[in-house]
Amino acid sequence: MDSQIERILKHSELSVTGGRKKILELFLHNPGALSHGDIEKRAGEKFDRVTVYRTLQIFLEKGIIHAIPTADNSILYALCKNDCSPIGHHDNHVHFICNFCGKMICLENVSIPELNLPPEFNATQVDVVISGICKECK
Amino acid sequence: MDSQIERILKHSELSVTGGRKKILELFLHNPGALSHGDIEKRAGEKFDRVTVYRTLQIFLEKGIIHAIPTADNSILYALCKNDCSPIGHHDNHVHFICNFCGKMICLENVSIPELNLPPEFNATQVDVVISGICKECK
DNA sequence: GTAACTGCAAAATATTTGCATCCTT
DNA sequence: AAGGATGCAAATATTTTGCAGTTAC
Repeated sequence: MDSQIERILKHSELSVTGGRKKILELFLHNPGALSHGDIEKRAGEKFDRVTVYRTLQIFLEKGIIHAIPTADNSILYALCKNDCSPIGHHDNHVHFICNFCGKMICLENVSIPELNLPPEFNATQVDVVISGICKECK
Repeated sequence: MDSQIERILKHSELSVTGGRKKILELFLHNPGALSHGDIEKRAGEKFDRVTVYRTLQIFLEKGIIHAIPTADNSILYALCKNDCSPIGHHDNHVHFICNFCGKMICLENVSIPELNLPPEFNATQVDVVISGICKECK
């Protein structure tokens, strides 16, 4: 049941605790991305704001989740699908944010095209964030 | 001299005031983008935090500047080059952020390629932010 | 003169830190 | 038992709001 959750945590050399399991579960059960506020709300009254900060922080460092910058300046977090590592994220799909309902959707099947970067720049990460109206809100 | 500055402000139907001229001047004299903090620092001791917030806010609304979301969650602001409007921004170039020195550079000549969005999504804005190491920091 | 802009004070929010306690290993 | 994780309190930092005084048109 939660063996997947425990596996992820252990793989990142983190202790398996209630808070971490709960937050990780939220991510696993959510197709899109979550903000700090979402997590506090949906986790019930169970735990502290500070724990959420620290948990997100360490998940980021371990490469379990990644942060998605949005145009309206809220930060969203989403699970890394595969070979992210503490060294760097390789999250090569496009993120779509609906201006109306605020939902974030990972468009797994829209991949990021090659960009003609000048050779003097060394890219380690490419983020593509599209804003617009999703199909539900049209 | 500052006729360009005044022209921009008048074009957006804003009163020409000292603070607005100063902030706009900062943007015009800066190749990259500025954070809220940058602006407070570089503007001298002259004016209030609150004025900076409000000025950035109204510049955003009028389409004089646009906000660039960054992976580390600071917001940067940069001048809109041409036909941005209060309706929507059309900032079709790529932003590069150096992880080392923190500088933001607009890559005007790298344009954003067409993306194969599913038809049910309606994109109004596409942001591409690349993180990496710039040539000075290599 | 009027409407809009600014500065100041204060409120509301958000984030970080220290420390004592509790839980995982 | 030891080290790490959590909760609480408090310190900081950030953003928003109200209002009175000032400035642009």
